[in-house]
Amino acid sequence: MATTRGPYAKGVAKREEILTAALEVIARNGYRKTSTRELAAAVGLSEAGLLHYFGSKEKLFEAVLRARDEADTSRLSAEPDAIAKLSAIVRHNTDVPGLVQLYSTFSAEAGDPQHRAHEYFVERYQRLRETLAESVQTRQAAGAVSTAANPEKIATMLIALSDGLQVQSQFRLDAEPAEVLDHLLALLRPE
Amino acid sequence: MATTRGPYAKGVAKREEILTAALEVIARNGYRKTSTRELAAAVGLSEAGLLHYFGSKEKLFEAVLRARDEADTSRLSAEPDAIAKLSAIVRHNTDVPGLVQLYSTFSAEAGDPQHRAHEYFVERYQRLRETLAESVQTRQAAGAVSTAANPEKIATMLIALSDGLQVQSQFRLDAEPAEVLDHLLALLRPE
DNA sequence: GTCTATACCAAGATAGAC
DNA sequence: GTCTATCTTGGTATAGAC
Repeated sequence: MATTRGPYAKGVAKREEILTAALEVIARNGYRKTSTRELAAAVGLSEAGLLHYFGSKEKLFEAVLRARDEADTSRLSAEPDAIAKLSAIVRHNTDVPGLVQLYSTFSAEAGDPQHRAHEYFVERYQRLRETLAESVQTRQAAGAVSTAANPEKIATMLIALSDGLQVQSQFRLDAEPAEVLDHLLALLRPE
Repeated sequence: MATTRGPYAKGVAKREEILTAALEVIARNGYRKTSTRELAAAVGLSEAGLLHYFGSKEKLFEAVLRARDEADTSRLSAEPDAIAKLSAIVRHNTDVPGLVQLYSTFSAEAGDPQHRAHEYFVERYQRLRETLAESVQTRQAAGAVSTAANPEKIATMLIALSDGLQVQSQFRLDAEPAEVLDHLLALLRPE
């Protein structure tokens, strides 16, 4: 029975380096145009060396998305309101179109239950929906959102809207995604 | 200088056949899992033969999406209201997840201005935005939508919401996309 | 210092677009 | 058939637990 020893210090560092480099390269080149070859070259590894760490390109990209989630979370840890946090992330994403493209392409592909990252998105959406629904309720209690609104449906709506706006904004959209999001929030105020 | 003669009747028929077959195969297998090889086999052509008609895989998929747009339009030609039409399409799309996946994956990838289908989406979104904005104005005049709503922003919102909901609905979403869309429309009513 | 899982590479199998 | 991309196979070198 082979005992598992876990990654060496060197491996841990290399993983970090790969994720950081991948985030940059993808943010610049987008998803489809980023090959494992290019990624491997960017961190001074062979392709096989790169895949040793992540197993497959899809797993690597899933790890990149998780890393981005974590970066967003820690950057916005001071913001307790989930809706404000979502809005800030949407604003920030204007600067990293490649990552937005990775996210939207990957989420679309992962709709297939067979897809490696399917569960990642199931969990991510569920978690987001819960925290946003709470935020809606808090705002309702504070009188900032009409009580006619259904918190779960508004949460689902806010996520769909963010995702959809970010895709649409890549095609000569006049309005900024965050503006449209804010317009919805304004309209949800009790009259 | 060669005169352009255009496709022969046989070619036109074959094109139709390819699009119909591609629609079926994609609806079943999704986008990424559908290869030109498989598509060629499904219509009894070699790969080269298939590509003769559409030039590239991307062009073929763009043609599939245009064919779907046309099918939707003619199926719903009796419905004059763009918002009602959008809602009906969203409902209908529940039955064709593969196509929804093709659409969402393709639109995400086409965010890159270099992408072949970039212009297709630019035009599609623009057209949709215009007709939806008109529909919002009509509803405002009829008292069904609050005049506080900005027609262009609501139009953008409705599109983003439809797109985003359809992606999200592939991941164990409790609510139906059309329900959430209806909830928004209900909340947009003047109080 | 021994041992073996981890870190990595060269070459090639496989498959897809064209 | 050609080119390009992912991923496998089979290997060597090294980190680090004991």
